[in-house]
Formats: sequence, C-alpha cells, structure tokens
Amino acid sequence: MVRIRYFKGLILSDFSAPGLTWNDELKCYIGPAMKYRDVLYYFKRSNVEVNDEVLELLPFPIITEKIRLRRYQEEALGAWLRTKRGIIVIPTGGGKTVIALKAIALIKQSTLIVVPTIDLLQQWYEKVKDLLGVEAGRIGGGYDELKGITVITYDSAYTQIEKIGNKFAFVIFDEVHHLPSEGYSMIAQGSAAPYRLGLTATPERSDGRDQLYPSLVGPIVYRVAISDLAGKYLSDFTIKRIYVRLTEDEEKLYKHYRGILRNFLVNHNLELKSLEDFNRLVRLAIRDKEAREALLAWHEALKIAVNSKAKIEKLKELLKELKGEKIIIFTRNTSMAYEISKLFLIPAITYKTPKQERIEILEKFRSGKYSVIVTSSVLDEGIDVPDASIAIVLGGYGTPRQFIQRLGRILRKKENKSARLIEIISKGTSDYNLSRRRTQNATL
DNA sequence: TTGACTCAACATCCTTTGCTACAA
DNA sequence: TTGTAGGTTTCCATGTTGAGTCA
Repeated sequence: MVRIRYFKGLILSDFSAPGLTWNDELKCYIGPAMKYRDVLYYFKRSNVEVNDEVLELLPFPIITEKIRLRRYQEEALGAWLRTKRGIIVIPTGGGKTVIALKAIALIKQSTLIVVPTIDLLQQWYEKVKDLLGVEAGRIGGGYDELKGITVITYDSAYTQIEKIGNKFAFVIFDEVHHLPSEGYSMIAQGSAAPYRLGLTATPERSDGRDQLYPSLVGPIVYRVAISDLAGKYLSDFTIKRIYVRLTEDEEKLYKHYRGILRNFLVNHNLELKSLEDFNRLVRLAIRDKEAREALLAWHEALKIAVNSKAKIEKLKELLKELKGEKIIIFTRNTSMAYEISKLFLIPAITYKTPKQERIEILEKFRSGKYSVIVTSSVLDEGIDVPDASIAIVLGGYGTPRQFIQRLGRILRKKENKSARLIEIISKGTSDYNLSRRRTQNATL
C-alpha cells in the first residue's frame, strides 16, 4: 500500500514513481502536484494499492444547465472529452466560454476558472450565473470567496495555489497563452486537478514557451481558424494595406537615428539579425554609453516610423470617406493615441484612462453616441469591447497574436456586414517589417 | 469605500533588400 | 593571428495589469 498526499503545491509519496524525486527533508518522494494524475495511473497500472489523500474537493453546486452548442463547439468539446486535458483554439467571438461551461456541467466536479483580468472575472461570474444558474465564488479584484465553482485571476491564483491546489478536480485556463510565463506556470504545476482545459484564440508565443502546454494543460486538441467561421458565425472580412512615405523632415531624422545605430553595429562588428542579437545589444547598453545611445536611437527611429505624419493625413482621408461607420483606431504608442484624440476630437482609451471613464466611453461607443474611438493596446484582449465594423491599425507589435486579436474586434456577426481591417504602413522603414512579421505568421 | 500611489510581473524588443513566383 | 569554449547579468524603454498600502 502506497500513501500519496498533497502538500503546498506538491504531491508526496512513500514510493518512487516517474516524475517524483527523493526529498531528504520531507523523507519521501515529491513532485509538482500536476503529476498527480500520472502518478495515480502509474501505481494503478503497476497493481499497487493506493491510499489516496491528495484531493480534498469542494462540493459541486446543484446547477441548471441550458446550453446549446454549435456544431464546431460540439466537435471541440468532443475532442477535449477524449482525455479531459488539452487546449481548444477558437477565434474571438467564436464562443469559447459556452464550451467550457458545458464541460463543467458534464464533469460535475469542483472547478477553478483562471482569468487574466478583473473584467474577465466579472464576465465569467455573470456567464456562470446565466447559463449554470449558480453564483460562482470570486477571488481577486477585492473578492475572496471560495466555492465549488470559483473564478480567480492569474495573479491571485499564483499567490494562493499552494493553499487551494487540491480543492478542485477541474481547472480551466482562460486566455491560456498567459500560462506558460515563468510565474504563472506555477499555477498549473501546483494544482492537482486531473482535468484541465485551456482556451485561447492565439496559442503561439513569441518566446517559444508555448512548448510547455502539453505538460501544463495538455496539447492543442481542437483548432478552428477565423476563415473557417467567417461568413457563417463571424463576419466576412477584408484586410487592406495602405503604404505611406515619411515626410522629408521625418526621413532625415529617421536616417539620422538609424545611422547612429548602424555605426555602432559596424564599429563593434555586430549584427541585428535575431532576437538574441538584439538582447545582446540591450545587455551591452547597461554599461556601454555608446551602446545605450545606439539603442535609444533605435527607439527614436521606430517611433518616427510608426507615428508618421503621413499616417495621420491618410487617417484624415479615411475618416471622411468612412463617415457613419463604427471604427476603432489602434496605435502602438499612447502619445499617438492622444495626438489623434486631440486632432480629430475622438475619445481615447489607454492604460492611463481611469476605469470609470473607460466604461463610459465604451458605453457611448456601444450605444452609437460615439462612432469612432482611438486606443493603444489596452483593448486588444480581456475587455468586452462593443463591436465595430472597421479597424484602422496605425501601429502595433510584430506579433501575429495582436494582429489576430485586433481583427477579432470587428468580426462579431451582423446581418449584411462585412468587416474591414485597414493597416497604414510607413514604407521603407522598420514599420514595414513589423507589419510583415505580424501578418505573415498569422493563421487566419 | 474610494482613490492615489507603488510595486512586481508580463510582453515586446531583430532582419530595411535582391530575387522569384504569382495574382490582379 | 585566428578560432573556440564557457559561463553570466533578466534587460535599454514603453505599455499594461493586479495587488497591496495608506490616507
């Protein structure tokens, strides 16, 4: 007979099993709690009797479920149910939440839902009430209620997982692309939950840590692309690129800053061909004054390219042409967002916008009182943004994730509506590269 | 309870051009 | 003179969030 138990995010066992190592202090074999399912399976397969004291599950509430899934949602759920582990990839607006709620109704065991923002905490709380007929517990954003179905922020889960890691049989990671980061991955490791579901529209990470998914949650078990749903469940869409040139003054300044960078690289026999090269430059800049100047010059040049005057001129034309349409303008820098806000008298939302003001602006955008808003990257993810028909991208990162998230903002299905994403790009500059990087690698 | 503040964590951060193939 | 192996420092700036503290 082998005894296994839970202790502060770990699983403790009297006997050895794959994934466990001997610990002198605790005088037993230990491993991360996420190994629970494998360890249990290993002992059972080896015909070893187990005294299992790991889980102390919270009671599951009585629910009244009334969810009807679309066909692809059924398929996604079916794929996940085969192993009850893994990630479902569905575009924004494709209805990830209802699949997860249906899964909760089928599993019927205590469930922890991990979300990145307080906005999503509230949205999930409301959905659980609406579609399962129970009040979920909430942890984070000023709440601290532990219940059979609990919604928690990643930040709170990170600090509390040692305490609650054995109280849930099922854990759902919303926007699961956050999970592999160094700190947050501890949540998955410290949880003993045998059933795991990850949800996202954009699983790929630029740091390559998406390779950790199989061990933390399970592999991608189902994936549907935007183009698969466009026309039927999401709006049809078009993507248009408009190229502009820097003004003479901007080009002069741009070349000046790029020259500083280039001279430094040439003089020091360096290249900027990979992210590693770039990080090397960053490390150099800590001590070396010239390297620091080169890096600052790189920042300045990028700012000129991404926020060029020609883009604002083109935007002016577009706003005239698209009068009456619901438009979200996306920028890379907050300064550009505020400049446009001032110039065209458009409300701006950035991370500096107080919460109440943000709610008011979005409400007026929803009701149609505002037809155009400008934002940096706060509205990319995690906030319930009223749908628009046109997205104008003036600047952004080189990541496909941001591109797909922004596109998702205009794809909510409406009758007779075709969505349009318009990118304005400064040709012959690093802005062109950023745009190419984000669109080339995006699976649409 | 609210608001203003600080702090820690997370994310992005690289290729600027010559050539070819292909679609409009 | 040229080549190579071997560690180490989680980061120039900017944007964003949640949590905690204090008045």
